[in-house]
Amino acid sequence: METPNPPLVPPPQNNPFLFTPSVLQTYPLHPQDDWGTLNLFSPQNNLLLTGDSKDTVQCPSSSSTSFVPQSKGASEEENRKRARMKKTTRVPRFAFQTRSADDILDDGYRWRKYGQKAVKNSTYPRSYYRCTHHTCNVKKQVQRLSKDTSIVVTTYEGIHNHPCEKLMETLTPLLKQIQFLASL
DNA sequence: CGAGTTTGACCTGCGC
DNA sequence: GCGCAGGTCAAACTCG
Repeated sequence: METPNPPLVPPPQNNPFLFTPSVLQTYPLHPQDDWGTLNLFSPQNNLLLTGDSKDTVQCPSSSSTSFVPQSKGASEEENRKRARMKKTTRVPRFAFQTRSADDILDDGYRWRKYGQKAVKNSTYPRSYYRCTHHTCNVKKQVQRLSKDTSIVVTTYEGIHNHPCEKLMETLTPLLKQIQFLASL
């Protein structure tokens, strides 16, 4: 079957994701895929941003800095509270399909792996990552497609509430120089 | 020694 | 209620 090209729509202004173009190639999505119909193609970054068909997922508020994950030691009441939070608070979810030899995309943020799970009907396991920034609850899932092993599906949950670290690394010396010149 | 990864166990939601 | 699958925890481990 012929794969249609994704519509060329400019990436959103607040696109928080900065990928290294060298490791990415665009991958045209089938419109009937589970990933939904909103396809945003970024020629600069050479990637396809796909809105999840469910648009949002249920999870604790990304703006909450005091969220404590459910634990074995937690009381039943606490666990019920968390379950209620899950039902009432939603955060955006974005899925990317990229053709890459690397599972981990360099998106400028630092991630800590907190789990890996074998997924049914998939040869490759799904990896779970959390942003290492202490006030940020953004998560991502990374999984390689079994039907096309060159494709890596990365799903982001939530929006970062802090600047991109790579970007800051680049900008900090420039800012310092500007401040220095301004002080003259 | 701190930060990150691995991995088995546990929790939860959902379908039957 | 039960079993399955997905998601998360946390102790042990690795690495710089």
